[in-house]
Amino acid sequence: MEERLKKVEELRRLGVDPYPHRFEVTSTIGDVRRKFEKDPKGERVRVKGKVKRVSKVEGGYLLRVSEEEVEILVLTKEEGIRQGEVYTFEGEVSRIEGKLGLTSAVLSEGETVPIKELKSRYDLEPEGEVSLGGRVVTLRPMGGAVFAHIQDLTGRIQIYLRKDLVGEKKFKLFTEFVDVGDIVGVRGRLFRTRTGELTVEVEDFSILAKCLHPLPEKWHGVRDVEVRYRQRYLDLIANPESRRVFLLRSRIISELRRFLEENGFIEVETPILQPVASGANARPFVTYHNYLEMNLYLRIAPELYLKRLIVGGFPRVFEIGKNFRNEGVDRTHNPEFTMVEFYAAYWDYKDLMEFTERLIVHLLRNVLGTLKVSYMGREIDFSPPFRKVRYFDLLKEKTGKDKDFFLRDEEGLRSLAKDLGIDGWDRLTHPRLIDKVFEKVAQEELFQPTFVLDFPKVLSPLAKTHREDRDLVERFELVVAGYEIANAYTELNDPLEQRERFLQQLREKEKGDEEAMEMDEDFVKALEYGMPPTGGEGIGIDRLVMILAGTDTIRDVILFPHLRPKDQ
RNA sequence: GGGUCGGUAGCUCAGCUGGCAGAGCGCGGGACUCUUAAUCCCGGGGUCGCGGGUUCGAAUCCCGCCCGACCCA
Repeated sequence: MEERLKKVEELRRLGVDPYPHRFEVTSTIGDVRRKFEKDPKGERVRVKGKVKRVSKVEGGYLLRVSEEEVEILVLTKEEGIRQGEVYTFEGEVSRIEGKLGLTSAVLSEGETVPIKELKSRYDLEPEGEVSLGGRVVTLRPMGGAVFAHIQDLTGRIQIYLRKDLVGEKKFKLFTEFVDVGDIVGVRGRLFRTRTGELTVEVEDFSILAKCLHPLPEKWHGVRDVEVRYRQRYLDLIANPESRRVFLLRSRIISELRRFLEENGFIEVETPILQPVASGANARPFVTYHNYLEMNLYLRIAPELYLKRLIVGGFPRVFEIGKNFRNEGVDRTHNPEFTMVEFYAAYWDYKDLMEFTERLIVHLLRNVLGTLKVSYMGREIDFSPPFRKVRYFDLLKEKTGKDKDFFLRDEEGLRSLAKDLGIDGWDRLTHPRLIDKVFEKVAQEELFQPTFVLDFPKVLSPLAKTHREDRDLVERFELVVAGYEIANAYTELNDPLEQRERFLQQLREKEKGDEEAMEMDEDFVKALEYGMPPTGGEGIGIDRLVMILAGTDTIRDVILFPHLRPKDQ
């Protein structure tokens, strides 16, 4: 830090601004690479070469293999490969962090393709001048020349500075003042080095921002999860996996938005500060409005506002945004989380099931390009139709008890909950008990995408009574890998019944259910003006991203998750 | 809330039954105009999470607290 501050002062003395205002870039690094690097399509080939470096990586070894000075990367599980020896490998042509390589390679024998020829198939001969900005991530000074890599969000590219090309003065500026971590802009001609790497031969460069701290170690990145969450920027700089996850998240949300818009949904924004926190079973955060001299709540759900818009004549609406729930923080819960909620007039929950399948397929196809994803060592197959199972059929299968038992034998249920080891079996209200038992015995075991449908009415104060069974409502949850991904129902649009259901919730609250819903008179009034039959659904974005990104920690998919503040 | 594990150099980590605080990378100085985990020579670098205790002596043992991870409720 001190050394770097001294450099900043010295630069200023030399009349060089270490933090200039602007730099003209012609493209991103990723664009340049895509232009001259074709994507392999799963071809298997055999190559022979001298192993120049063996690096241990997750799941095997990464080798640098060279033949006539041209290099290729080889990812293999073979043990005992020694540096400096010649081997023949067979593997699938792929890109490893942008560079051409063979993956799942095995030792092999037989006819080989010269590495030079293989690379010429995929790595095109570059041409032209570029101007690029990026952060210096590696630095290899060699006397009269310097090799370095600069990185932006889209990738990494090598730059090459020669004293005789940039001139003595500029060269000195680079070698004496540029550190790993600095943001620089470079302009120059593209070429390939002897080993075949796409490189910018720098004709001119500028320091765009001095970095005052050393960067995390280049080989291991940032491992400490606390640093990764508290200083996410370091995580993003140092860990490509982290960049991948948040790019994936962004693409999921943008595809989601596109799909909804293509299907006639209008994006709206409803209040986050609400005088009544209702629409879900959760405890809210409370805040205070000075001018109005009243408490307001951070929304726990946008539902009741979105349905007011259906009343107002918007036939299809959606909102992507944060909800806030005042509950514990753990691997699957963050106090603020992102949901999409959408409502369609004249639909019921069956329409929603079909629509949900189409939506999920759209996301998977456009974001991952496949309907099968690997999660926690198992495969999830999103090919529709998803399995459908009725709520009480599932409970009966798991416990042997039927609907009447769960709905009418409170004491029997209580003792079942006790046997299952459910915390609070003696305190929970009857509806909560049903909910907990269901989560424990049924939900956790559903790994493949499954619609659980026809929920008990006592758990669903906003859903319309089932057309065939007065004990149930027309509601489903989509469960994947044990997580509730989506929750949807045919909306209750009878204002008298809605008021009665809210009153029932208030009675539950009196019995000690802190998460029971609040009465929202204003919403009931809206229903009194007439809401068409409507289907509505909420999808938890964070959990969906977790599954598609292959992580089981919500903090890995939220850029700035909440942690306890550290002292100091 | 309970249990287990962890917090040591900028980063990744080692440090046994208590005995001078260590390595790799990074950093500073030097050599090197196709290197890529560059290489070679030399050199600095620490509130061992915080507070207390035991001891001649504590990163190490004990107690409390803070932060985190995992498991359980």
